[in-house]
Amino acid sequence: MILLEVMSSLRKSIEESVEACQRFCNVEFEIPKINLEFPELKIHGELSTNAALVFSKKFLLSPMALAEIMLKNFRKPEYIEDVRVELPGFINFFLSKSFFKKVLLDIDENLENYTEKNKKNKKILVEFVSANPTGPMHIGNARLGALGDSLSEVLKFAGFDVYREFYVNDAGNQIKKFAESLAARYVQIFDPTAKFPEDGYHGNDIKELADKFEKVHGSSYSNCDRKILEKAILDYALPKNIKNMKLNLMRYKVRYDNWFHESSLYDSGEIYSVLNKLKDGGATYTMEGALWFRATAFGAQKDEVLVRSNGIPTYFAADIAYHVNKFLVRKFDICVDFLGADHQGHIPRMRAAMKFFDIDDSRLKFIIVQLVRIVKGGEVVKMSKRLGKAETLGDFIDQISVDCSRFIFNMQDANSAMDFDINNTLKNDSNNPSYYVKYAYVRIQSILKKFSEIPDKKRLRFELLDSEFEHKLILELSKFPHIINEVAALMDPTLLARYAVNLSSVFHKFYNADKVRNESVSLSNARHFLCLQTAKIIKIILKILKMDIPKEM
RNA sequence: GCGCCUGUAGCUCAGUUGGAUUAGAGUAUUUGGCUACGAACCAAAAGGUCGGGGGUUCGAAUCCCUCCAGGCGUGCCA
Repeated sequence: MILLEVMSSLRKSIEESVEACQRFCNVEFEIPKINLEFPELKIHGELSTNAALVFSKKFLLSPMALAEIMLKNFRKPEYIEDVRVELPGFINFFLSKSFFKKVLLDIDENLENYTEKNKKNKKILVEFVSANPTGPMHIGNARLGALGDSLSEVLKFAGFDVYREFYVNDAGNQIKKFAESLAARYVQIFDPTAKFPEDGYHGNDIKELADKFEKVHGSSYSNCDRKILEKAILDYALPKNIKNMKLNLMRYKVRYDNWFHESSLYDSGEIYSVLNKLKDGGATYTMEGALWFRATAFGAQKDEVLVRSNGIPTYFAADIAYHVNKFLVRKFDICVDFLGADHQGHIPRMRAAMKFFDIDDSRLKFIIVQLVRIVKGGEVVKMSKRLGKAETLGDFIDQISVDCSRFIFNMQDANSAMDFDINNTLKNDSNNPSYYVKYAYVRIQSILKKFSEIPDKKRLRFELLDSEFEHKLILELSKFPHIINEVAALMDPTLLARYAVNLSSVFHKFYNADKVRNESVSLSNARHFLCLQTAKIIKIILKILKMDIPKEM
């Protein structure tokens, strides 16, 4: 869309003028990507570059002197009306009136087919939440869910072929422990003195599952072989837990294209073939009965166990197979893994493993999501291993508005720990930024209702939209595709939610300053059209962020 | 000890990858604006040694060093 076109032609023009300076001054260096910014102040134009400040040293010139020379060699691209050099060496660009007109027409005509027109022909797999099915999910999963789901939606909108996946850890050690814990609780129903494994899962949910199992099967398993009991109770409990996770995630508006089972890597033998490739490639060694991966040979700080001395492969081994499956079997171009901060140690070893398989580092993105602390009335709610009622995802969803909490999570950078005050931030009132955005939308809707017909855009006098806030609003609207690109480039969905708040703010200011329905018919029509396009952008953002689109509030 | 992350207004957080006389929002506090297209909004005041100290340069909240405080890792857990 138009802003992106202007930005790219502007970058090209700037580059050419730097090249001209290079020839003139007989200086050679490779020109990096030209940095374009959106200045705060109107007197600095709508776009600006610090290129002269950045390159001045290479020319042995002052930034101002270089900027002046660049200006002399500058070819103005379309839609740029004026170029000015400003202290200490910025070059500022002023957009033409035709640009502002073009922005509105662009949204009107091209927003609906944005995705089709921007098809990227690239497959991206986004894996997020992937909580252990051995117990209920917690609040941190809500943050992972909100961020992962929103990023996926943005990428999809941007034209990528996006595939959402939940990795179900239904194999290996922790499932063994899960089964043992369940069996022990079941046996305790009949013999309260029976032992419970030291390292088992002590949570109340295990007891509840065992009780339910007893309700169905009575004592029929109480005297059988322990292994048979473990298998039976696991087969009963695991699907229940997984179903429960699906249910809660669905309530949180998170849906997956696929639930990938770790166990399938064992069934298909992929995990063993991956282990063999690592062995054959000389990337492993045996020590104290365990099979180790030489992660240090591939850039990691320490080596890692792949197969324990008891013969059971580690989670890490299965995860290597899983990633090999993503990249080499299903041929995804890019894989994004959302990880809780407590899994950060996983990154270097996974990168090391991918290096062994010759998978380019840039194709695997990790997004670390820092922990969430729940605060209630100023006090931190402790997160213990024995999950109390208020700490599970299900109970969290009971207490809050899904839209609000998703929006809050989408506003805050993944990489900073956050305090979540259930009492204050999640009320359905003006304290919540999601209402600010929704309100802007509702306000527009009620304005639109006052007009009996949609203005004929061929006869609109766009040049009338020339007030401070009309200007700002159109400029803000023009940035939407740029924001989408930024989210995709930085894999940071928070940019979109913050943009939504900014855009709403500019709209509210415009609303207060300029009356849409006024004495002048041409001006009213032009502003009507501006409102229509603003509503379109807000609506599509609400859709992308999976928020309800309100008619009234 | 080592590794990753964090420290910005009373509180919750931004800060465009080193830029624009005065470091920004929201919230809380004080104040002004509905006989108006919806006041769930707008406007204004007040609020800061950007954790402390060094350094790098035309220029630092941003980069480097060091110290302080907190979170998370550092398992043949996941």
